[in-house]
Amino acid sequence: MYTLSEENYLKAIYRVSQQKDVKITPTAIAETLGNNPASVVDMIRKLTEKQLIAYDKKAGVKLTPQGSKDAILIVRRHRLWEVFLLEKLGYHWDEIHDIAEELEHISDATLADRLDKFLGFPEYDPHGDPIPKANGKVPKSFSVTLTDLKPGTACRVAAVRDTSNAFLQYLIKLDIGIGTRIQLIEKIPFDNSLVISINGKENTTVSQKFGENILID
Amino acid sequence: MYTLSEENYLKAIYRVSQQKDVKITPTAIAETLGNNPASVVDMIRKLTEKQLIAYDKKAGVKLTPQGSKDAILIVRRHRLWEVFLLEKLGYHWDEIHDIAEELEHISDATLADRLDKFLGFPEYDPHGDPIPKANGKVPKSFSVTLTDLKPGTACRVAAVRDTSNAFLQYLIKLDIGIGTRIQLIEKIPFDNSLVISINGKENTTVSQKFGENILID
DNA sequence: TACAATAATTAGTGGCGCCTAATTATTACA
DNA sequence: TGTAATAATTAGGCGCCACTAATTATTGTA
Ligand SMILES: [Mn+2]
Ligand SMILES: [Mn+2]
Ligand SMILES: [Mn+2]
Ligand SMILES: [Mn+2]
Repeated sequence: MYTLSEENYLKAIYRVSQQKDVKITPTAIAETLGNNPASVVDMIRKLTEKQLIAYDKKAGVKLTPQGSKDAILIVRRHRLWEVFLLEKLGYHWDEIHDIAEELEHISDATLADRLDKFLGFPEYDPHGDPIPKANGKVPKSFSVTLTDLKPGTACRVAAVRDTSNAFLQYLIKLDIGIGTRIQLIEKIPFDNSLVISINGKENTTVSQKFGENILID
Repeated sequence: MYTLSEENYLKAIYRVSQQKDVKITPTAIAETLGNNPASVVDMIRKLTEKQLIAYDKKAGVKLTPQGSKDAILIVRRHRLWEVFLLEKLGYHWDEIHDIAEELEHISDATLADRLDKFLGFPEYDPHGDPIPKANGKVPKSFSVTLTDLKPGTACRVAAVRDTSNAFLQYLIKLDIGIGTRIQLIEKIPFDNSLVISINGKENTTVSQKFGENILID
């Protein structure tokens, strides 16, 4: 199959391509992976030779059908393992990403499908990201954020956009998780801060940046 | 922590050291890993510098206390994952080794212990090999083989020495697994073949080599 | 003990995947 | 449009971990 690096690049390219209207440049890939752009250019050459991506200076990097298929399977494995770590081993949602980052590379023809079955065919991972199905179909992902909400209305937290430890730990502190109900009380015009009520409790104020990273249902 | 290769060498050295009275030479390690002895010499230098092994031409390679501790933890992870793959994901015992060979390298401070708990603190892996405890203690392993049995007596299969697919698949065909009861009917003096009865069923003849790879209780 | 077989070691090489530094191409905007 | 900033690429190098081929050390046996 592929090397560890090839897989990480494929997945990074897939992730960048999910952000709408973003041209996938060597620099963007480098930032996602924390690598030097020069290294990315090397790998672009390698993946192009393997027909997993196509690179055009104007259009940027694009996954080929094969590359897309393979990237989706890596994402599938990552998210399934995250569910396993959280639900079966009792990790918290700020601890699972790095471990899944390694587990996703275990290559065995039937492992992902067996794990999927064992977990009861979950549709979303602990961060609310859709888990691609064995056939490559990806459940719908969420795109409306807390900042899109009208004051006075309520919603359910469906996913988080930022999955950094800093953000996830803040959410734990605020007692917010997937499924938490949030009501937007008001928007502060000065800096777009949001006054919210979490699960019907007393009001809390959060920043605009915070709101943009909460995806709602 | 360690690189993938370092871990595989550590484990290989540990495994060779478990065979009684075997001097651990570069050649022996090379054979275990399927590597060239020249490569082994490189790694011996590296692991010696890291104080995980000590190498003396007369005495061969020896694990230091630190090296031994680390090797045992890798073995622990390997065997725990094997239990997981068999019991939770439904693999057969001839399919799990290669996957565990990769899973054992996932490094997370609490992963092995959580997995251990999830699996109910198993003492033996699906091949009957002892699973080291979190504190490094290793449950007793089995050493008496089917060839040691006196004709007319019976025993319980406790472990297999050879874990190659060829052997395991043969055992599946013979309907022999851990826990199977075997009675030794007779030993053929000509070539030490063994006539056995599996779970009280009709007699079967197996080779001396076969018998040496069945560890009994 | 001498010699042949075997084992261990050294020397040199190559792929992979990363880097820095230098160079070239592109883009933005004054 | 010219120039400065930014992006992409090339060139060269490095660490890791394998290898082969050549050499040296050890061993077993006649
Ligand atoms: Mn990864
Ligand atoms: Mn996730
Ligand atoms: Mn391994
Ligand atoms: Mn085993």
